[in-house]
Amino acid sequence: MSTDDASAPATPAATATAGKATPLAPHYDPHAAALRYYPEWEASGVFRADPHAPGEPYCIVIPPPNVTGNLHMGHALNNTLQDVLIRYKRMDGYNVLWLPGTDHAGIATQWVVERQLRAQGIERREMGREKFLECVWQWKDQSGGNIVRQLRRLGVSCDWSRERFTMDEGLSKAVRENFVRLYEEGLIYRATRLINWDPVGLTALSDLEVETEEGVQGEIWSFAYTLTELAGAAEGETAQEIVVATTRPETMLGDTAIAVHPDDTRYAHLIGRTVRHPFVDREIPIIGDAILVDPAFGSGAVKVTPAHDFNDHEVGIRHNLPMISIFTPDGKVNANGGAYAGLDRFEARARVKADLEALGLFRGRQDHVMTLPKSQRSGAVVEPMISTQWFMRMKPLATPAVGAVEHGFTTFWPDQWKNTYFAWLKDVKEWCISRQLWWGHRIPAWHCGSCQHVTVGRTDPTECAKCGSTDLGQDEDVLDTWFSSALWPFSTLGWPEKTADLAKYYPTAVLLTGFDIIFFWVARMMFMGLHHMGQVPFKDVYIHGLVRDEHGDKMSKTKGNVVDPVQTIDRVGVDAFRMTLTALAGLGRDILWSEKQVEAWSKFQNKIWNAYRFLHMHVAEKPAPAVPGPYDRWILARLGTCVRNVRAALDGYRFDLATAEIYQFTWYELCDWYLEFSKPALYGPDDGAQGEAKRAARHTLWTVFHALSRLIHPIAPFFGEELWRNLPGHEAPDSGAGTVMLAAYPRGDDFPEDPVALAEIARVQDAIIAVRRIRSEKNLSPKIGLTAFNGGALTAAFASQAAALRDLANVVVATGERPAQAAVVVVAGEELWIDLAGVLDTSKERERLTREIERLDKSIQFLEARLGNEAFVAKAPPHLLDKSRAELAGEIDKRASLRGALAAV
RNA sequence: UGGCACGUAGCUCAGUGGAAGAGCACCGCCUUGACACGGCGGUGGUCGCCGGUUCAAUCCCGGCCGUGCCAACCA
Repeated sequence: MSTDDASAPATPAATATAGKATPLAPHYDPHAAALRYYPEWEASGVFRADPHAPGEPYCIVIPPPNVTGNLHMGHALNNTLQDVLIRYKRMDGYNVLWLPGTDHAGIATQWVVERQLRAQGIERREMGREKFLECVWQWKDQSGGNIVRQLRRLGVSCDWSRERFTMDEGLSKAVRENFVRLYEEGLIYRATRLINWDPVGLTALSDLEVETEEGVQGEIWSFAYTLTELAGAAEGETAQEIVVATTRPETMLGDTAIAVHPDDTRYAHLIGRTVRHPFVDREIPIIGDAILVDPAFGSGAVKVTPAHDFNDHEVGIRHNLPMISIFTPDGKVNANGGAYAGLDRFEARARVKADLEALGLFRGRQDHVMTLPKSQRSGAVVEPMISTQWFMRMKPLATPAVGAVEHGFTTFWPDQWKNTYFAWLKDVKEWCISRQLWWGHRIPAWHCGSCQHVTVGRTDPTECAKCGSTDLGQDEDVLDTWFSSALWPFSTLGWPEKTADLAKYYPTAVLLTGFDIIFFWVARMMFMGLHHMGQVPFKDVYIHGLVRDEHGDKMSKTKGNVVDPVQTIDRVGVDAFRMTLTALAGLGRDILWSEKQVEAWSKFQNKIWNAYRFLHMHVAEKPAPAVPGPYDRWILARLGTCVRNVRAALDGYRFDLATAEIYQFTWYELCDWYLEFSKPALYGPDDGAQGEAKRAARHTLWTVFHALSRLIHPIAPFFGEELWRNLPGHEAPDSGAGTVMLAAYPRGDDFPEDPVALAEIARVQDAIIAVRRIRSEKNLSPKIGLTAFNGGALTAAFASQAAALRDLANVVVATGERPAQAAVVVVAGEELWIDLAGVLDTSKERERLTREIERLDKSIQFLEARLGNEAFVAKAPPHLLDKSRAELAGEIDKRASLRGALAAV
């Protein structure tokens, strides 16, 4: 497959850049690079994994996007970070597999197709199951390629030859195997329970698919039940009624008890008596229940509707109450509701209230802010209903999943997310896994028409396992989408077959995902992986934040602040896009997407490109090594530090720090200093000592870019490849010809530390900065050459750096007397007298020196206080003590110099 | 109500038990031979508040205030 040509912008033809291409195009063209390199990578097989190849395995399975979805910023972030890791590890010699795929997304997808059909006036139930499924498959085939094409635009290096779909043949087999095994083990069972029901979607939901809408304006409505006359009424009893309150008056049609607290003196004597239901022919007992009832709340009496409320349901079980369902699946009152039968839930509420009022039973109302349970998909108010469904027993599965994280087999990044994971698993409810949908994995259970026995099997049965009847019908329901997702880390590798992939790549290295699906997905993969594979599915779980807009608001269509990743890539190029995402991806932080940041990273890309053009101006082929000078040694040592920091950052999932590190090194050390330092040599003569310096500079420059192109490639893949391919002498056999994807990621050891060079360069930098500062303060043009005199020590120190001082600060350092008009600075403990004859403003110079001396005064005061503190001297670590003493001495010397200068001005 | 985060320069965020950092923004100066998508110099912070531990706290501990998220919720 190729990249998404249709949505790629028209760009100038890719620059022909093979071999020595000097000069380079003035700007890097990310679109041309992407169009050229992605198909080439894919065709060449570099994305493909081989379980038989050597190398320690490093595997990531993609969080599968909805097959019919479109790429949003969350996907972009998630997949960019995965690709950064995958490319880094691949270059580092691991046997890498990044396994891509998509999810059938049961409810979501069925919902979309249903809506499309409804728009054409077709109801799915009229068209029938088979035909409807054809339509869904058609929609899947038609739109299912979008997300995968869009992922390619991101530059992801997935092994597309292993692409999976949750409803493909292999995964369906895994789903069935899982169901059958757990059924045989007694971990999956069928039962009649109170479950969450979506009266619009007409399906059961798991707890997780129910979302609560907060702050809904409602009311608490109170009414009275009249006591039934009974023999044995207490002497002198006055209470003829008992008042209850509810936010849902219509549920009183299903009331089967009134509960009071057994110790409540107001009511205790009523326990055992009954009230008369005003609308249906039923006497309702008054019961005592200390768990449900808080005597201090409201009237202290609670109506109990065991068939439509989870707390009441528990009461019903405790007291063996009748459980009367009063609703039809689509949320209307059923025959148990007597005169109200046929009314919608909300109509019934109004009617019940009116009728209670008419009977004089209304006892008051008050406003009440409440939370409403709503279906994640349909948005309908969820109705607890008693229903026969399939369930998974969670306790035996959850316990090992908790243990695995407690014992460190799996680590959460950041660590605190394990609390969320534990909290859910330790109090996990049974998982309702059946859905009354058509799109999904159909439950492999057959109901016998004659003996009602349920036959579950790996192959479709032809007769009842119990009575042998052939009157069998397959269960109508499908499985929760997350049932198949839970198997993803091993089903995609071939489970239940014992494949080479499974043996090599399970457990996977890391899972990257958002916190919103820790329950839905991460926890379930954990317990399923442990159950079937005996090992955790991933060693690390990296939880990233949400991508928000620049104000920190959630992106939403209604707010109109949604950023489209594909459009952004079209505009700025995928490399800058990815650099921005990774730079913003701090651990445990949401990402505030900002156009300013994109701009900054685009500029950075341009900055590197220009430095790269500079390389090409001076280097035409791979340079031979030469003896490095101080500048060369310095930048190579700095590069080593950069490499070590980038690696440490990536190893700790600090994508932000890795990206920033490359930025800082490239801009502030390579471009601001090294390139300038190297110019005198590069523009100088070819012979003698200067010739050697020139050759060394060429080699160093090349070496730095040789490393930089590899260093940046995981983050900015096409850019890194473009730099790599166009390195002068790229085609030379020993220069790492071919794709950067297979080049070795730079190692810190390649560029050892060099304290001598570091100190030497720091000194000349100090001098340059000091002179520039004076120049800026005195408003002296850079064109005015300055002379800085000193006692001789600095002249000697800077003997070999005269060219740098001249080019970077337009200053000559010379031995001589202090001029009458001079600005004094201290470099490396030595006074440097910058000759300002004719331009020195003495009063301003006095101000400057005074300011500087004041600063030193404070510093000295601080250090003296510290060193005068006996406790500090006694308890502080020796190195700090030495450092403080040295600093104090230095500052005092410096102050003496400046005081002398001030007196002389 | 409980849990988990977060609170550092105007904005977005790094950071460490030893005298506060970056990007963007802002203010000067500069068309120097990679780059004006640039260069040089600079302004800017009681590190939310109050206590405690320590020779030393922005960092560790406790409390409070504010913000966000998650989970439970009172009929």
